[in-house]
Amino acid sequence: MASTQRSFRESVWLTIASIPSGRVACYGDIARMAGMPGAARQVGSILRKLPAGSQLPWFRVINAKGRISLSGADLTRQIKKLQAEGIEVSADGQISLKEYRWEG
DNA sequence: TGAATGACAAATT
DNA sequence: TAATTTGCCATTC
Repeated sequence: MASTQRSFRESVWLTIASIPSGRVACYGDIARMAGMPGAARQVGSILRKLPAGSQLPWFRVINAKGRISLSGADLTRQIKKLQAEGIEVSADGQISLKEYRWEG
């Protein structure tokens, strides 16, 4: 369907896939880059229902506070992935947006 | 088809 | 300053 165009969700995938390694972006920015400012929540929804086996770097997406919105095992998993790329992440999933935020 | 949901964000109290 | 409430809008049930 080509109405909301490539399903907004495809645009989100492409945008996230464009995030360079070692960088992060917040949901709001992803939504804006995907052409749908204000749809930050949808970015999260889309990632939540992300197809298994997807190679998408979902772990490079965090909230506007520079923090991981996930919790429990998923939180730990994401922290692990980010640290593997050289990003400093606190035990709570706090990241320095000033240093790692990708502005496109 | 319609109603509910949600990995957010910004404003207000 | 921190906590709470309201707004947003595509995706899912």
